[in-house]
Amino acid sequence: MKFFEKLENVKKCPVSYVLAVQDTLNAFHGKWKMPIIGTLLFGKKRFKEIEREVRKITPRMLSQELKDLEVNGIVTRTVYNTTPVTVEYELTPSGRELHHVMESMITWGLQHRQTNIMETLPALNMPKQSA
Amino acid sequence: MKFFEKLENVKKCPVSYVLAVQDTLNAFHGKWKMPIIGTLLFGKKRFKEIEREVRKITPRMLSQELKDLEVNGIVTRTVYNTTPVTVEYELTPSGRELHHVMESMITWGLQHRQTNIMETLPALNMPKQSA
DNA sequence: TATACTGCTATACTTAAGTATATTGATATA
DNA sequence: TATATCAATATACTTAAGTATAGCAGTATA
Repeated sequence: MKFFEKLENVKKCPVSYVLAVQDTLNAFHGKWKMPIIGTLLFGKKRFKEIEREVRKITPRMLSQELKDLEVNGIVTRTVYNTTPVTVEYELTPSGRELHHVMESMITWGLQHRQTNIMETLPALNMPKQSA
Repeated sequence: MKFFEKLENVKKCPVSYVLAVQDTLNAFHGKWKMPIIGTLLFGKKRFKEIEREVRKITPRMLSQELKDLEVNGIVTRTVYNTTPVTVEYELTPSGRELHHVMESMITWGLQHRQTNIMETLPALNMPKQSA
């Protein structure tokens, strides 16, 4: 992915890249997909487990978002014929790959906080000059 | 960033990582921030230039989003005393660093499309077995 | 004088996203 | 019988996000 090394050449930005970014943003779209994917990165879970782990989510939103993630090939849904019924949600291989995106987000977020703290409160981060 | 190598250890997920991801999502939040940042990655631009390059955006949204990006330390705003007035918007160093996140999104998006095409239409991607 | 440019802001509106609360059916437990 | 579990769905509602349209001040050109 060397594209952004030659940013000045606008014409080299292919439509497929724009679509790719849109797909990725879509995967995280809204308030709840990131925490749902986040919790599923630790392993497959049942509906109620996710509901408990993703604080404050309503079953309506969880149901809706899981459906969305399923049709987008990020999550699989498996029903087991138990009583009461067991439904397991698991990230697809592609879904698991999202951790790379998350990592780049963590890296940028941490970096950005550092920078902004330094800009806002430089004194706190500068070594004190002795008199 | 070796954290996700030990995903099973939930306790090791620090709050700072969650905040970092939220900050990053916030940087891209909404319909317009990504295209605005995208166009500014190619160099600093004036208000009307951005308005022309980011198709269908209204001045209201552009103004609002630029303000948002400015207070979040992603864009700088410089006013030149010309007639008519010139206002230049430029990514901060931190803003420019977002291209790493974009690249990871491009990578995932392209990969994900590939995977989904292969799952939906496997025949198209399988070498034909000769009779 | 009329028009155009710049970088916006104001007002009113529509659409999308999210919340609150109740309910379902099949089964198990107290 | 009453209550609880699971995995949801239904309905009504609120809030957030985005759109449409018009207008401003200052200057410059036709």
